[in-house]
Amino acid sequence: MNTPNVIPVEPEVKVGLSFLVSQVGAYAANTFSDLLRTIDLTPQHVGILRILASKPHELTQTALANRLSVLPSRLVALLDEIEARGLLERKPNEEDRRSKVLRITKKGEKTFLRAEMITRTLETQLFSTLSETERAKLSATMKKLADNLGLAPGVHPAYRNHNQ
Amino acid sequence: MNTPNVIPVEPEVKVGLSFLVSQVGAYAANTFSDLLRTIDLTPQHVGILRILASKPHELTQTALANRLSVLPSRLVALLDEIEARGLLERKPNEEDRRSKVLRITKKGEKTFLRAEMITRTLETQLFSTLSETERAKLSATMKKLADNLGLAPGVHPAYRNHNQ
DNA sequence: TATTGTTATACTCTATAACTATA
DNA sequence: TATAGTTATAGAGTATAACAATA
Repeated sequence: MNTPNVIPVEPEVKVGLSFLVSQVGAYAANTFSDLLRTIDLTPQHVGILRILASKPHELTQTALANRLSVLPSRLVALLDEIEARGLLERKPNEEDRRSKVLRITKKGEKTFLRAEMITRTLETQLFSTLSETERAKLSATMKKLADNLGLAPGVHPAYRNHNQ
Repeated sequence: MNTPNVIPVEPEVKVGLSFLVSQVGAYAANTFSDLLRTIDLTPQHVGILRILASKPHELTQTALANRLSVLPSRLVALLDEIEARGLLERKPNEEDRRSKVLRITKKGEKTFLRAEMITRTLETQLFSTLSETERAKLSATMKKLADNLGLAPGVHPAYRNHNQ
């Protein structure tokens, strides 16, 4: 070893694979959140729009709350914010007048498309250093993991409340 | 299509690779947090112990705060909790009596080893469905990504405060 | 009585700013 | 004057519990 000890020791920290995935995943989530700020949305908003933009297109608040494992009271605030921007509407439910049917608006669909463009920007930033086969392999592995762990498509664990 | 429409439509949600990584990563972080509760620690505590257990073994609070990109005031609370359990000590610094030198205790090293065992339990839970080559390939890819994105080893983005 | 959506409140976590003791 | 660590306070985000309307 010929390095003079004036130079600070390079930190030697060993971490496992789960840490690496969590670290990169959290970085991706943070960056996505930063990028979304330009269109005044949060990842949670986009997650809701994503579900409303996919089939089935209509569902009640309770159904959505169950799907996301989010508390109904928490969902109210999220929906208020999205509805205030005119991105979704709460329609009265003819069959059960207690409940409301959620539906994404035209403006909501447009905004969701912008969010998807931002997602593609993010993917470029994150994965451009991977080869095409590397990227495809990673994608397949992550899908397999998400599936085996029982993670529902489009449902981020960040929604989940801490008592279940 | 011969599925009767009485059966609920299977949701069709498409997500990108960054979402998948973030989703699995968040799930891993949540599970790790749950497992750590059995030894009364949080992932943040373990992250600090991991750095103190690795070389260099001694550093000041400011140095640690910079390393983790955590606010000094926030670090104080974290260190208080760890020190109260006797896992680290704040030694007076002879060279500068304003600062304190952090050092992990014997008990802290033992506790950190238990945390590492929990990490291995977690890795088994998460990745047992992958083949050995698949797992090695994933590990290499994630290391490459973390490196290219400039993520410091052992420094989880969850530490980072929101104003930088 | 039970459920849907809502509101009000409490709690936890984090950021900001003021403070002390040293330099 | 500036810096290291600390404490006090404020703010954001989330969970709990009570509520009105409807079933």
